[in-house]
Amino acid sequence: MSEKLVLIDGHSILNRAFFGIPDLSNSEGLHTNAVYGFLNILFRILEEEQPDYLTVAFDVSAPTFRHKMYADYKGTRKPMAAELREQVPVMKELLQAMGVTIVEKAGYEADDLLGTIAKRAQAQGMMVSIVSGDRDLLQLASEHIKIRIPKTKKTGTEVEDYFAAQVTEKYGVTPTEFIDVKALMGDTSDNVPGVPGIGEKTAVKIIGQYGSIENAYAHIDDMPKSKVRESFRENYEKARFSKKLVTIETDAEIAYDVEQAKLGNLYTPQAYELCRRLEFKNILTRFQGHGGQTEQNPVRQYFKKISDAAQAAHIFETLRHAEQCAVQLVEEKGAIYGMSAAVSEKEVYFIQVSPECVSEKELCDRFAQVLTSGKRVASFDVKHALKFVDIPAQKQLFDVTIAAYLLNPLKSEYTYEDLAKDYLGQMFPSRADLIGKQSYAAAMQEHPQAFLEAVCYPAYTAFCTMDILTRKLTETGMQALFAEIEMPLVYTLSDMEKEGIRCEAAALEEYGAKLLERISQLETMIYEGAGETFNINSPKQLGVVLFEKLNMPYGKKTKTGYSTAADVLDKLAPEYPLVAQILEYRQLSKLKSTYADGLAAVIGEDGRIHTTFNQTITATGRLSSTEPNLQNIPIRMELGRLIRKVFLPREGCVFLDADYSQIELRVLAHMSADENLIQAYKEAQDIHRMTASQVFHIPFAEVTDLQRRNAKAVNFGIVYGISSFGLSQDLSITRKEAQDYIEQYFRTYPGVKAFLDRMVKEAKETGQVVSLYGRIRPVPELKSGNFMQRSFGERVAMNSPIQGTAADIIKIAMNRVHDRLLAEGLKSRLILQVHDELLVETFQEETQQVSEILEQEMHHAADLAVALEIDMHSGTNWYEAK
DNA sequence: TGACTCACG
DNA sequence: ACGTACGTGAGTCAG
Repeated sequence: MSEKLVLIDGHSILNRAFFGIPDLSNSEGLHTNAVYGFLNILFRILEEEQPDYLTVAFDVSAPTFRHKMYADYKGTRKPMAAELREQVPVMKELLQAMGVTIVEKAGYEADDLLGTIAKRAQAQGMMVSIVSGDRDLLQLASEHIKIRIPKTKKTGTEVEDYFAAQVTEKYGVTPTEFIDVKALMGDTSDNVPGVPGIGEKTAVKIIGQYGSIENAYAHIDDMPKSKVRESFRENYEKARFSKKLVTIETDAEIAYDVEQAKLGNLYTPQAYELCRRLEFKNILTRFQGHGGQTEQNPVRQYFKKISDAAQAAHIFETLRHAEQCAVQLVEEKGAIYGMSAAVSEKEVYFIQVSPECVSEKELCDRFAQVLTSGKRVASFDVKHALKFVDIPAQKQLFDVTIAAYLLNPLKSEYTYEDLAKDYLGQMFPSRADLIGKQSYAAAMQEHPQAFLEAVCYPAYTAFCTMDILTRKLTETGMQALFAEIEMPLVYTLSDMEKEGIRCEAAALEEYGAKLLERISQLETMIYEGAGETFNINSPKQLGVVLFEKLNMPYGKKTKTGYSTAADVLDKLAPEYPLVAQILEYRQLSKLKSTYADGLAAVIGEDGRIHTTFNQTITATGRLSSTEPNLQNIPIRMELGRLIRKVFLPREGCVFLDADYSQIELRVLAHMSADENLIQAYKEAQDIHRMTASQVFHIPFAEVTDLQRRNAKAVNFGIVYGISSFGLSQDLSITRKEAQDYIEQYFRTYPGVKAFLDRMVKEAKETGQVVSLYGRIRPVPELKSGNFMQRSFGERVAMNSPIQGTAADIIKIAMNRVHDRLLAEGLKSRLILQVHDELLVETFQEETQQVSEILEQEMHHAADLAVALEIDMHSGTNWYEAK
């Protein structure tokens, strides 16, 4: 078998990776996405090809001969983005560290070097693969030279392969002819002029027939008379010149010995060190599998497993005396395996539940003792641990997850390895790195050392980050938010989750059966109307039926086909009964699958549903609710709303439901300090009507319903970060009309306009906006070069302080309501929060007292320029209470 | 797994 | 000219 050489077009692949991979940077602030992407492509190619030799070619920064020719001809290429430029030397350094041969030479482009080396290697009887993102290289394809073009797709990288035959197949010309085709077409991005009026089709046709530009010109009079022919005649020299630009040199004068490019072990200690600095964790794990340097993190030497009772007693004693510590309950799916504890940076223990050491019961008691000891104790996800111990709120507990969330609410997770990277500058192996997908139970048996690390890193990280996080919270002005709102909320939420909400399974089933009956009817009718059976739940199939088979006018298109979203179908429904049926079908199947079936599946043995409130998910400071989501139970449509009848208070109780009246608009009035808006709230019950009156200059009593509706939409729009397009969509009016509304609104409430402008300005200057209680929302989108991203950033800057402040306020109210119910010895309990609404399961005899608590605590949660008002209802189920 | 759709504030 | 309202979570389809 012949030997194989892989050649890589360095800049081209780096460039592809840079644009194909979202922005990454290490803790030094160095951008790393292009290098990371390059490595992934490199490893993939090496695995596929198993080559004997490897070489990477780069352009040198000085203008090359061919560069210069077109630089003179027509300006220069765009300069490389700084974020990419800084990665080029890093890439080269890394390749050198891996022992990969790099070629570059002044006066030549990488293309020329690749072409030259490829031809030489081919002459020596080798197989060559050239990896590049640049299609110009297709001219080099032959039977022994394969051009590989990686494409970064949503599902990973795919590589297109071209030997000479595939070039001919795809482009209809041979690789050599491909040069002439390119020359005729021209390429604006590369400043290749080409012949005006000739595009890809014409170029292929001409070269397919005549073989080359020169031969075609020789037979130009045989060509049919046309504009194209005359353009060709006039621009022949341009075409010849273009050909020179496009032609890759294959006899560059370079000293290259393929033997020096012999592929050795890439996984060198130097490369490992560099990858560690770049913080490429996935890449580092490759080093282990390849006999490379697998230097273990030195921290692990401080981890110790405790497996007998005497030792355990000693550790508990140490914990008792420690000034501060970090503990972590080691639990999975309800089974408790032990706890890890850090008492200093060099003492981290895992105390295992076992007959020889401690029982589950004793361990939980000890764990609770540490939490209630009064000393500073750090831990990840305290709320989760509270599921296993029953302790009152602890002021001094420090949840590092929540601290990290406040410092950067945009992250998707706050694992120990994330925190170690962000706040300690250390790269720790993740749980998956250590024990893969194994359960704790399995890992404990099969990989005890890896298991020990997996359970000790969290305690270690919590211990080491707590002071740093505390300092940062103080520096960013979020200490009070953390200590007085978020940490107390941990206990409030924990109690709410434990309490749950009663849900009647039988009633739910009945509701589902009723839906199913109608769904079946609709299904039959839809198949009949469509003239075929198909999957109505598939937007793709539905789109084909509606817009191709039945030729309905389609409104929007999505990336993958026709949009069948409700707003599109709504427009068609009056004319086509079939569409109306589909809309109803959609609505009902949503109710059935998500609510009827979905909720039934999560009713606990106690007949109650226990949601999880996530405190570290949203970018704005709101909560979210999962498994199930109890914050999106239907209410807007009557049929959906009926489902609330299956949520019942326990025996002897009623529901008391209180919600803030337009809290975000009131927050806006306060934060903007707009006198007219504040005045409007003081004077009128109905703020939307008042807005209409002021904005449209109409006496309050004469505002029509339509005007009120429009004003309401504008009020919403303002809170969302208004855009005329968005408003026009919402109201089905033109952009111009929407623009007029907005301008009139801003004339009426100039303080609001000034406030929104100020938020955007502040965000641009500081990179973030801040809520009334100091909650930070970074807005990195404002730095984007993309118009759409930037516009999004502006809307976020306008919305987040408002939504965030509203979130702060209701969190304050929740804590106070929760605490007062306990303090006053009541049995009633706060059980749900839905952003601006609180639901209390209220014992009948406590109704009066609880309603006063809700009223007072929600009302006084914040002292704003505009009073916070609430609406409260009681009922024997959630339907009635809203 | 991502795209689409739709439920809520 | 670009193509959007802000913030979520869940079910379904299709590759």
